[in-house]
Amino acid sequence: MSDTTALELWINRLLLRSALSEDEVESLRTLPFNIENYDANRDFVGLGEMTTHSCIVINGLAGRFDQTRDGTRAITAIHIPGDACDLHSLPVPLSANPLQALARTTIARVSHEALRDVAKQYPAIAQAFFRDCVVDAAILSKWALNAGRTEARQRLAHLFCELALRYALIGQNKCDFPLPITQAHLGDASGLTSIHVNRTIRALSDEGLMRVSQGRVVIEDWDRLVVYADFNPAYLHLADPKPPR
Amino acid sequence: MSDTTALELWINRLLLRSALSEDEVESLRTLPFNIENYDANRDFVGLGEMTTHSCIVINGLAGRFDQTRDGTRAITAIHIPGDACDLHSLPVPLSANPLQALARTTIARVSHEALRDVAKQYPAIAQAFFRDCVVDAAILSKWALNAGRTEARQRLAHLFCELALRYALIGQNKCDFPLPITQAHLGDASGLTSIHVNRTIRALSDEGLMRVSQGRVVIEDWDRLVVYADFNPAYLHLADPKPPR
DNA sequence: CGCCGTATTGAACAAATTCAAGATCTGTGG
DNA sequence: CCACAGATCTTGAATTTGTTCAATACGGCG
Repeated sequence: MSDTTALELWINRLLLRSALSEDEVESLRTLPFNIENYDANRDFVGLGEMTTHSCIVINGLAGRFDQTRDGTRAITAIHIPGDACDLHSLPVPLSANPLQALARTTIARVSHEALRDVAKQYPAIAQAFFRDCVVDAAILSKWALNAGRTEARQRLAHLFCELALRYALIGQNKCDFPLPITQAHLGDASGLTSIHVNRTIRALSDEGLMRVSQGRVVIEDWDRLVVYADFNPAYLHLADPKPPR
Repeated sequence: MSDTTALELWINRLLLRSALSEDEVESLRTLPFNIENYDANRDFVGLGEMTTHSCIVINGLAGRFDQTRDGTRAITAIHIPGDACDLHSLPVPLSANPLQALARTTIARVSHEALRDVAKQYPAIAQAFFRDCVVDAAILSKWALNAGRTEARQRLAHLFCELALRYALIGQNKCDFPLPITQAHLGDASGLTSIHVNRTIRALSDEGLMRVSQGRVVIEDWDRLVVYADFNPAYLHLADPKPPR
C-alpha cells in the first residue's frame, strides 16, 4: 500500500464536510503513519492508555467498547474504513474506552505530534478535525435515542440504515455492504442480547426488508427500511452548507 | 448581572480541563453576550436552525432533545449552570437537535463570530473548546452504555451520580443539588417511562440511597450509590494530566 | 474428521410498558 | 385566603417485550 493512498478514504470523507485547499489536502496526504493489522477481538487502543497516536481504519471494522462491572457491554461506535476512530484523543489523550478490531482490521496510526503540526499550520484542518469529532458525537447521540426505543426491530433497522449510508460515502453499494461481525457484537451495539438480535434479524428478513448473511448486509427494500427505522440522515450532516473557514 | 461574572462558571469549568494563561482567560471574560430567560419547556435553539450563537447556561437547567416519529423522545444531554450547550455548533452550525429549558432558565448567547475570533487569536482556547466538546461526547457515550443496562435502578443511580459530580464542580454540595425537572423528563433522559421512573426512585429511596423531593436530589449514601450505579468518574476527565498546549 | 465458536430454536421468566384511575401539588384568579 | 384547573405524581393490574437458561444445529478450520 503506497504512502499516498492509505489515508485517501479518510481525506475524502473529511472533504465531504469541510472545504480544504490543495495545499491543505496535500499536507494531509503526506502525514506519516504506520500500518498495523489486528485479528478480530484484538484491542488496538487499551482502556486507560495515554495515547500518542490517532488511528484510522483502512480495512475491516473497528468498535469502541464500554462496559459496566456487572457485565453489560456496549459498543458505542462502529468504525468503517475511512473513519478516524479516535481523533478526539488529540485534545483528550487519556483513553476512556478501548478500541477493538471487530474483524481482521488494518489501521493506520498517525502521531498526535504530526496531526497537531498540520492543524497548527492550517487552521482549516484543525476545524475539519473538530467538525469530524462533532459529527461522531451526533452519531452517538442518535444511538442514544435509538437505544431508548422499545422495539428491537427498529433499533437494528436504524443501525443498518446508518451503516449503509456511511458505506455509501466510501463508494460502496449502500444496499449490499460488508458487516463481518457476530450477532453478539450487533447486540452490544444495539443494546440487545445476541439471541434477540438473531430473532430480530429474522423478523426483518421475513418482512422482506433486508437480509444478513456471511458477513454481508443486503438491503432488499431501502425505502421501506428507511420508513420502518424512521431514519433521517440529517444527523450525519452530509448536506450542510459549508461553514466559514 | 455584571458583564464579567455571568460567564465565570463556564470559564472556571474550562480551566478544570485546560490550562489557559491570564490573557486567554481575560479574553474569555470580555466576550460579548446577551442574557435571555426562558420558561420551562421553551426551546431556545430550534430543530434545523442555522445557528449563529452558542449558548451557555447561567441558571436553571437545559436539555438537548431528540425524538423518533413514533413518539419515542429522548434527552441526550442535560446541561447545568456553567455548561455550554452547543459549543459544537461552532464547527457544525446546523442544529440537529432542539435545546430546551427544562425549568425556568437563564442563558447567555455568545456569537460564533466572537468565539471564532478568540479561538483564532489564542489556539489554546480553540483547543479548550475542542476538548470541552470531546468531554461532552464522552458523557454521551456513557449515557449510551447506561441506556443498554437492563436495570432501571442502576440507570437512574448512574445519572444521579454524574449530575452530583458535575454540580460539585460548580461549587454545589454533591449530595444535595437542585434538579427542577419532571419525572417525565427524567424518563426521557434515562430511556424509561415516567411511571417507571417514579417506581424506581421509590425503590432507590427505600434502599436508603437517595431521595428526590421538591426539585432537589438528596444523596443519603454516596459511597453506596456509587457502588450501586457502578459509577466511575474517569469519563468526566477531571483528573487527566493537562495535554500539551 | 472432529473441534470450537457462532447461529438457531424453545420455554420459562423478569422487566418495563401500557392503560386506567386517583391523589397531590402548583399557580392563578376571585 | 380560598377555590379551582391543569399538571404532575402515585398506585394497580394486565400486557408486551426482551432476557435467561438450555439444548441443538451449523460451519469454518485445524
